[in-house]
Amino acid sequence: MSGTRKPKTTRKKKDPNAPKRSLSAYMFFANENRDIVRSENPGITFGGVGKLLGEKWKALTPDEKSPYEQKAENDKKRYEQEKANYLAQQQ
DNA sequence: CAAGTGATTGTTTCC
DNA sequence: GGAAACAATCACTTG
Repeated sequence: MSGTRKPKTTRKKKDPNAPKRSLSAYMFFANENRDIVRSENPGITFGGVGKLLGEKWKALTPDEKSPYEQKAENDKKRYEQEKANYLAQQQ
């Protein structure tokens, strides 16, 4: 119970260049599951796919997430240079 | 120095 | 085009 939603509290407004952030492991996993889950569940709707996706995501194991987490790591670095370049020009 | 806090990321389906 | 479930994140903010 720390920061689940985003009701609002502190934190600056937004960066001038706003390098945004990186994707999450779920984003990479979802990229592969969207076509697979939906392919195995033809007819299922957002109510099922959306929830079903999350359940399966953890249904696997940290080992299955591994490939996705790996991509997340690479993407994180992507953001790292974004921020670096953003901070450089910002100065 | 430490903790947490928000902001964001992408998918799906739906009107 | 945006909304909500689903999850991770994790770099920045602040005291």
